Amino acid sequence: MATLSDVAARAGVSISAVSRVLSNAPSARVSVETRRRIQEAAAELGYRPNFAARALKFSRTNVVALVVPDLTNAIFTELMRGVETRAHELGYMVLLARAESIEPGSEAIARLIGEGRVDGVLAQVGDSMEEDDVRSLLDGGVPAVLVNSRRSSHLGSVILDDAAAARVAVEHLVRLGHTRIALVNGLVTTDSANRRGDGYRSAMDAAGLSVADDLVTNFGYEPRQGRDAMRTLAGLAEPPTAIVVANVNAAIGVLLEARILGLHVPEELSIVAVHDAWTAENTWPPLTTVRMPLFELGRQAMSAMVERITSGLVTDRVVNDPAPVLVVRESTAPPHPRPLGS
Amino acid sequence: MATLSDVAARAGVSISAVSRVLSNAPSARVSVETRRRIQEAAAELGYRPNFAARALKFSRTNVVALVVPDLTNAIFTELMRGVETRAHELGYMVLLARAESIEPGSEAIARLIGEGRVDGVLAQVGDSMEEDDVRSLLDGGVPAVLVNSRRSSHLGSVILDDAAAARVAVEHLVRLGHTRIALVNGLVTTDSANRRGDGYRSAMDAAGLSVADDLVTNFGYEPRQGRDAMRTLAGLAEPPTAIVVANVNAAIGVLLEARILGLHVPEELSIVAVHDAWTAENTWPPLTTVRMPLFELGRQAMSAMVERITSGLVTDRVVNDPAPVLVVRESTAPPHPRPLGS
DNA sequence: ATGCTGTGAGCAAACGATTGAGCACCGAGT
DNA sequence: ACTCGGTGCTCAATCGTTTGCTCACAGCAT
Repeated sequence: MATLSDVAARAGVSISAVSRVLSNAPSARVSVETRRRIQEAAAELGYRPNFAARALKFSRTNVVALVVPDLTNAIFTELMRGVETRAHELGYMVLLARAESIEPGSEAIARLIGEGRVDGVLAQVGDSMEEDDVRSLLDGGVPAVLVNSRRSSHLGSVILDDAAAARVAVEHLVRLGHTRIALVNGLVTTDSANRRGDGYRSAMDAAGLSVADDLVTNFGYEPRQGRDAMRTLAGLAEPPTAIVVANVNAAIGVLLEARILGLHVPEELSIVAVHDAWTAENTWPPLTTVRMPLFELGRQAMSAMVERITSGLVTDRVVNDPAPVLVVRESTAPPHPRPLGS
Repeated sequence: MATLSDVAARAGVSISAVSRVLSNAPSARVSVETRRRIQEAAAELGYRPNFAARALKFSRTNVVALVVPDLTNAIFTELMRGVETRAHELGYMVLLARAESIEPGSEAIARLIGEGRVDGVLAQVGDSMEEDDVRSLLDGGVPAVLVNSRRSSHLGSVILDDAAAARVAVEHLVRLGHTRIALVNGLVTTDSANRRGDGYRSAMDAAGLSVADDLVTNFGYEPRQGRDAMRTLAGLAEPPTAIVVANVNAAIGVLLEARILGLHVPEELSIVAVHDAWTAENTWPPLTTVRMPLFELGRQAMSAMVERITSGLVTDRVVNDPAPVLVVRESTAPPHPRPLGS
């Protein structure tokens, strides 16, 4: 790897001249001829500025960490694409960190943040992360922006309009004629679950429908937890005819368990999932979903991060521009005349 | 962030003394008392060596890039877990790079490698990556190890026993009594597809079964391509009664298309997928698969990488230890007496 | 006293890039 | 002739660590 001094030697000038020319420094008073020689030499040698040297000089790496609970989650693809797109535009790189690999005693967090490897942390903290680890992420000395997971104690977040998404889902089911509509939600401790719960309740209210407590479950966002929720709901004295599932992965579990229980979707049970992902069109039946602007969420999160790094501005934003939109597939239908389970 | 000189000032000694003590240098001739003072000061200040400074000094970052075609692929989770586990043991960090984000004109590759951000590249190159970009990855000046995707031109790879996996799948179907067994494979240009094809053919031979050319498709590993394959196979004059799908994602597409065509799985059509993943148990019916040692693949790949970085040893390995094992779920059964489609 | 050895520690150069300050030269103005 | 203001470039310090070398001093033998 060629260094500045290699280029300087080849062009017959000093290191500083090369540095100024190659970085387009406004203070560079260099003749056209010299400039040409330098650029030629740099090109011939394939010069690239050394990352470590710059990082040392500026105390900035132009790298931000993106912490997500679990990479397999199809939902994160869009989020990551958004983050990376914006990062690229702004000259940043993204260091992807799985929350799982961070957990044990936050030693990994210390390495990430304490050694100055990243300029900031974008964190999508899920159910599974230890509170202590979350705190050391947020208080670790570098700017942290929470992605769709606020906490009261921490400023700097970018979230989706989850309430609106839940509302869209409920309204769709109401239009189809459902009245007993359940919500399969995430843990009550998570912010996003609360917001989706609020949206669900407000839409039910608006439709003049009552919400029995047992129509809302809070097992979590994973397939297995979706199955648990489905089993619980099917066991009710008056089971629902339709379900809003707060997450597409949980919905896959709901679908599987419904099938095992012999419930036909959508004839006997309608299902709408919040978030769209490739898995949603490969289930049977293909899932009706509410698509959320995850790409835009990622973009905005990255923008907020860089704004914070460069100007110190801390903001809380709600991404609402491509509004939540219903994607009708085949998991929803008007309610069956005969109550479920009879 | 505290620096060496902060610690030195607090302990009342020179920077070099601190450096030697904190890095346990054998050449450190320092009294017990001074040593204690230094360690105390370091602890009080929460000293962590600066990443950039070390990287500059050693020309080593202790970071390796892991390039995968697509992060959502459930298969990569295990691979990544293996890579990360071993990396952690060896004091390395993993920089995850999606192949998609690398593609455009290899500018991203140049940034990754050319600027000295990583000491090596672990690459799982899929179908979708441009040949030029692959080359600049491999010839970029840092050690590269290919993960389950060899090329003749490049030394240094770690692969799975894909032939054995295909064999296990075929043998299962043969035991059930199937004779018309198809293979839904990846692109013929990929190494892994060839190895799976070989395993399939050798197992068919061993069972005394002939392989009609049209029983093997080569559309690719994604769900959509699995659907294409299923449609093609169903359209044959003599359709298969069982299918080995070379990848679990493609199998999801196969399953979906079979359902759309009205083919009952497993009554009319048996399906076995190579690779196990969480998605496999959430399909309907749950997929019978051949589980491969992906975690171990990741571990070994990382080991090979570090060996290469530190001792320059270039190896080609086959990971075979947890041998491919059949996971029987509900997508396979004995052949239906009535030929499919009649 | 002088020389020698061992111990405990500091000095200073290097890694590669950036940048304020300084130096040499040239034509022009007085 | 002498200064002045540009122009074109170089010097050298700096970021935080590492590490070969040097240095001061004590204890001991001559």
